[in-house]
Amino acid sequence: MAPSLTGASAASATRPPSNRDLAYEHIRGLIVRGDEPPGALLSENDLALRLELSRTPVREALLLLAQEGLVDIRPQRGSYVSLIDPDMVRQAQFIREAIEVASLEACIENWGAERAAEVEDLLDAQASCTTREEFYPLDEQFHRTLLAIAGHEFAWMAVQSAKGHLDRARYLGLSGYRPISEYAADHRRVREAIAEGNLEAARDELRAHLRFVLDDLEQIQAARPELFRAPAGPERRPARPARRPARTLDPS
Amino acid sequence: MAPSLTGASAASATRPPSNRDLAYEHIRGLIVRGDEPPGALLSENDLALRLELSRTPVREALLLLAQEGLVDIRPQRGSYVSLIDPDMVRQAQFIREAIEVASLEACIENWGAERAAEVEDLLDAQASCTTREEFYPLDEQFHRTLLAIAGHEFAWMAVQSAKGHLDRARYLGLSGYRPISEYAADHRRVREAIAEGNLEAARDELRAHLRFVLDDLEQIQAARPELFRAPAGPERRPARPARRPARTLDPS
DNA sequence: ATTCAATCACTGCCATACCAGTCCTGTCGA
DNA sequence: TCGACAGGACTGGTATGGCAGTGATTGAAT
Repeated sequence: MAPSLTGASAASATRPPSNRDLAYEHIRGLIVRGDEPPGALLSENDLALRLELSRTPVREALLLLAQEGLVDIRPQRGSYVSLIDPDMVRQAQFIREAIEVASLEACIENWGAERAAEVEDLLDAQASCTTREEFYPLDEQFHRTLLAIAGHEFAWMAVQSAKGHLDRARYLGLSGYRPISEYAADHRRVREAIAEGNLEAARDELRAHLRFVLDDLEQIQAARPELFRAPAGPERRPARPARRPARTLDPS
Repeated sequence: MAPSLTGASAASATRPPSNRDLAYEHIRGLIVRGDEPPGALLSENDLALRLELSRTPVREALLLLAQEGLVDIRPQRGSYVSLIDPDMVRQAQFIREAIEVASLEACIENWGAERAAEVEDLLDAQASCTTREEFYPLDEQFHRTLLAIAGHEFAWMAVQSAKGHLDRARYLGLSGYRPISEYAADHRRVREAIAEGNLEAARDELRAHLRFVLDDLEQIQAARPELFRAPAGPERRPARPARRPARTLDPS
């Protein structure tokens, strides 16, 4: 969700966010939350009208999202919410697993009472979650906190960009396949293994936990194949409703 | 070096690269090769004149480079080649190591005669290198090939963005601390361990190899501290030569 | 000599106009 | 009835001008 991926957390004080940042946040939200599903057209002109900006900041936001892999810009044709690429999701999963598992060693070394309390609060909050919309941000924060404890907070940003596809798929699978209570239980087991200093166990637990997410993903793909990029088929034109939905140009 | 990080390798056929892509490639080359050292000013206007383009594609290229962390855009002040952040370099190193080491398992599984020959050619080419400028592209290709064999080619792109700082630092350290012949020898040992199916040995060799790069980096930082971001000190204005170096505006 | 405010050259940000490419659509001819 | 074709409504790509913020220079007042 950061405006710039590596740029030092952007709004470092008095400077208000630029229109480009606003457009970026807005559009990214639309995509990740699934308001604009994979394959949807994101017209520069249309977005500029809706956000009451000129095309320039919108265009630049789309460019950044394209670099993240969330938008597919086809010159002279249109910019589309990118279809979820199962292969890329698996890669993102692989990257995430590699980084998080590798950070466990340092995480155990740096484990202390203060950090433990922080994690404990997170786990408690997770236990009281009922919906996935509540749970996902906390899930994200849990994993991020583990990385921070390991001293690899920067790595989170690298994971995040690859994770775009993954998050999106998870939001789209809101119906839920594996109940969130089990994910929360996974987290607790990981924490215990870390607290005990049992590297092997922590690795196994974390790996299993992350793999379950991938299983969910396969179920989502089976249920809603139209959101995923076809493995080989050409599949032109992702079936938009119509070209001119409204000539009235009502901004809202 | 890819125009877009995740976008399907850009020039997929007939479409010529856009001016934005050209600007991106050009400027990125300037930065990574060290032609424009960390801290140097990259003016939109100046670059547009030199590249004989309008400011728009140049601006967009700078925006992408900023997201990669290679350029530091300070609104109303200027765009600068970002200083090398030692902490970020270490993170990049960690990410790279985590991913490459984790991919060794699949790499060993998929190892075959054809791939082996490809790697062998690379190793031979590396053995005949004398300069680092020759060696670095081959080094990159070696690591990338290993990932490809493991079926994790996508992960390379994720590594790449984090690797920007690292590459840059390596190019800046052209004088060389550890001779390239030893890096080539490292590669050969990694390949042998993989060919033997010895996962443990491959891991150890690769890890050691990657860590040596980091050692080099520390030497570079000690030798040229002005290229690195200070750990805490404010350090305004990275000591530019002058504000108006040439009013003649000679494009070349 | 020192202080401080006006000036000015420069920055990146944004708005706008125009361009060429793409694709739909409606028409005309076989 | 069907296919080729021309027109037009879109697309993103590019060029350009004006804006406000920033910081160094400058010159008058102290």
